[in-house]
Amino acid sequence: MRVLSLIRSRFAPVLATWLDEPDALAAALERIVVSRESHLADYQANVAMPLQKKLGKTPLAIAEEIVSKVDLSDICSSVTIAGQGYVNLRLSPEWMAKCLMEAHSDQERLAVAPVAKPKTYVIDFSSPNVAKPMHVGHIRSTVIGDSITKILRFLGHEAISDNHLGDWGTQFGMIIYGYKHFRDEVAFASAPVMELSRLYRVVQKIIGFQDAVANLPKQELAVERAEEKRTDSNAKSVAATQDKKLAKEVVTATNQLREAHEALQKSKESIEATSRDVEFMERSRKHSELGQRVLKETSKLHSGNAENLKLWEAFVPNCKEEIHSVYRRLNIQFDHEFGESYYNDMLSHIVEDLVARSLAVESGGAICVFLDGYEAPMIVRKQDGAFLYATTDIATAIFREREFAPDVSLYVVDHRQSEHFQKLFDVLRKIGLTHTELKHVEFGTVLGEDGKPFKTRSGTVVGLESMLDEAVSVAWEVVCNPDRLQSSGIAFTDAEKRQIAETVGLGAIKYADLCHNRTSNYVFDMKKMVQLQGNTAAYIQYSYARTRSILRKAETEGFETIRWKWAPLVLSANPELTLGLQLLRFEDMLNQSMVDYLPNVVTEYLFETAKLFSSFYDQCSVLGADTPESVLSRLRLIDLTGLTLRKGLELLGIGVVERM
RNA sequence: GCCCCAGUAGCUCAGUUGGAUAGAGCGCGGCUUUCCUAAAGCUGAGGUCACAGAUUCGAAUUCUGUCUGGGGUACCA
Repeated sequence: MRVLSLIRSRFAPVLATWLDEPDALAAALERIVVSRESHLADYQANVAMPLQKKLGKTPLAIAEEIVSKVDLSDICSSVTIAGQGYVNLRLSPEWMAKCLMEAHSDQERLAVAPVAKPKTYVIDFSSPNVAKPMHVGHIRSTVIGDSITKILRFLGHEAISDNHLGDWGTQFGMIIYGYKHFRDEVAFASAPVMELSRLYRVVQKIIGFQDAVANLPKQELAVERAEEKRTDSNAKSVAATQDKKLAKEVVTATNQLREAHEALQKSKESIEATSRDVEFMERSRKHSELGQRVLKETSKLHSGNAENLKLWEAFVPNCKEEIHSVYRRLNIQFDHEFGESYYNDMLSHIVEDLVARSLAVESGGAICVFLDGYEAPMIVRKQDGAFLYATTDIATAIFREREFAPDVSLYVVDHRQSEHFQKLFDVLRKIGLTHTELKHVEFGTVLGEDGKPFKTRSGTVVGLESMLDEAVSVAWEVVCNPDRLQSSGIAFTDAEKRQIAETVGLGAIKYADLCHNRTSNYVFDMKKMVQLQGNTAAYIQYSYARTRSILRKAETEGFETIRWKWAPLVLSANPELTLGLQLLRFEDMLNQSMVDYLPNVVTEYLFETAKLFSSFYDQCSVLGADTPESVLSRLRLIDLTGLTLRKGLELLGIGVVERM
C-alpha cells in the first residue's frame, strides 16, 4: 500500500494553486512525511511554513486554507493544525483495516504493487578472487548486493546480478608457478582446491619474505628521514615556541617517526623469524625474485601460452566450485558470472580505441587517461604491456551496455575504491556511455574490537567459512542451550536444532552487516549479533516464531485458520492501531530503502515492527478479547505481522524457522 | 601536500534528505507473569549532536573555517 503517494496526490492540486513550477511542487510534496511525533500524528505535512514568504500570510493561515481545501475524508479520521503550522493527519482505522486485509489476502506480495516504470539494473557484487579463499572482506559486498537485488526485484524492477569474479589476476600466476614447482600430486588429486590454496600460500609467503628483505633499505631510509624531519621541526619550534602550527608539526613528525620505526622493527622481526626456517630459506634462495617469475607466468597466461592456459582451465572449475559452495550455504544466486577472464580479448581494442580518440596517451611508458581533478591518471595499460583492473572495468561496462542496456548500473564495492570508480565513471561518460546511471554503492570497513580492520587474534584475515561456522556454533550455544530449551517446553529434534542454529547463525552475520548504514564502518562483535535481545536477526526471527506459536496455540483452542483467515479486521485499541500503521508502511519503506540503496532502512523497520508486535501482544489479550470478532481480527493481525516479518527477512536473504 | 569519508548517551549505532521536546540496543536502577516460549513488557537516569561562525520561519542535517580519527593518492585488485 502506497500511503505516502496517495496522501501526496490529495495535497497536490491544492499546493499546485500556489506552486506552478513542477520542481517546487514536487519539493513541497516531499515535505509530507511519516510523522516523528507518533503521539500527535500518523503523517504530517510540513508545507505551510515554507510558503509564508511567498504568500505573505502566516503559516497558520496557510495551513487552515490547506486543510479546508484538501480532501482526505475517506482515508483520515482527523486532519488538524498544530505548532507553527504543521498539518497533522490521523489515518482512519476503517481505511487502514481495509488496506491491511488486502495485504493479508495477498500472501505472496502483501499487496505491494510493482512499480509503474520498471527499470533495468545491473548489480555487480561479491566479486571474490577465485584462487584465494573467501574472507571477511567479501561478506559486506555479497550480503548488501544480494539484498539490494532481491528488494529491487520484489519492487518490480529487472535486476540482473553479475558476479565479476577475479579469475584472471596475478594470483593465477602464483598458483601456476606453485603448481609447477611445489605441487603435491596426491593432495591435488584428492582435494584440488585445498592444495591450490596451499600452493598460493607457499608462493605468497616467499614473495612476502623477499619483498620484506628488499624493502628493508627503504624502510631504514624512511626512519632516517623521519628522524631528520623531527629534529628539524623540533629546532624550528624551539625557535618559535608560540607557533601552534610548528608545535603540531613536531607531534606529527614524532608520530611518523614512531610509525616508521615500528614498521621497520616488525619487518625485521618477521624476517628473522622466517630466517630460522632452514627449509624455507633454501626454497627462497632457489626461487629468487619470485615476484618477477610470477608476473611472467601471469603474462604468459594472458598472452595465450598453451601450457598455462591448460592449467588455468583445470584450476578454475575447482576454485569456482569452492566459492559456489559458500554461496549455496548463504543461499545466494547470481544471474551471471562473467569473470575478468571473459573480457580478455576486448582489452587491447579498448586501449587502442581510447588512444585513437585521443582520450588516452602514453606517459612514462604506460597508457593513461588523464582526468580533470585528479593528480594521478587512470592507467589502462602498464609499461610491460599488461592490462589492469581499470581496463577490465571499462570492458565490462561496455559489454553490459551492449548486452543488457541497463538504466542503472550498481557497483557494490568497498568505499576505499571510490576514487577508482569516480575515474572509471568519468572515462565511461567520455566514451559515450551516457545512457546508464552509474552508481558506486560503497560500504565501510568491518572493524575488530580494537577499531582496526577485522583480523584474527594472530593477525591473519578471517576466512569466511570459518566465520560462518563460528556464527552457527555461537548461535547454537545461545538458542539451543539446555536451560532455554527446557523452559520453552518444546521437544526439539536434533535435526531441528541444527536447522535453527544454522538459520540464526547465518542470519546474524547477514543482519549485522545490513543493519548498519552501509556507508559507515562498523565493529564486528559475534557475541552481540547472535543475541536474542536488541536489533538482531535472532530477535526478529524469534518474533516471527512467536506469531506462529500463537496461531498454533489458537488452533488448539478452537480458532482454526479457516475461521480468522477472512475475518474482518477491526483496529480499535492503541497497540493495534500502531502495529497496523506500521504494517501499512511496508511498501513505502521498501521504496524508501532503495532511494539510496540502504538495506538498514529495512532492518530498522523490521526491528520496530517486532517491538510493536511484542508490545501489542503484551497489552491486548487475543484469546481473551472482549468479543469473538475481536479474537478473530487479532489473530489475523498477528498472521499479517508474521508474514511481513518473514517477507522482510527474505528480502534481506535471511531465513526463518517455525519455532525456536 | 592534495582529495574523499567520518566525529551523536558509558559502549555499539540509527536519525525518513531542513521540521515539533535528538532516538534505539547493550550496560546500569526500578516495576510487571490468568493468552505464545519472561528469550517478554513497562519505566528511570544518562546529550554542549567535536568546536566556532554563517544561511532562515526552523540546523545533528546546508555552507565556511578549525580540531580529531580513518581511507585514498602512477602502473595491485
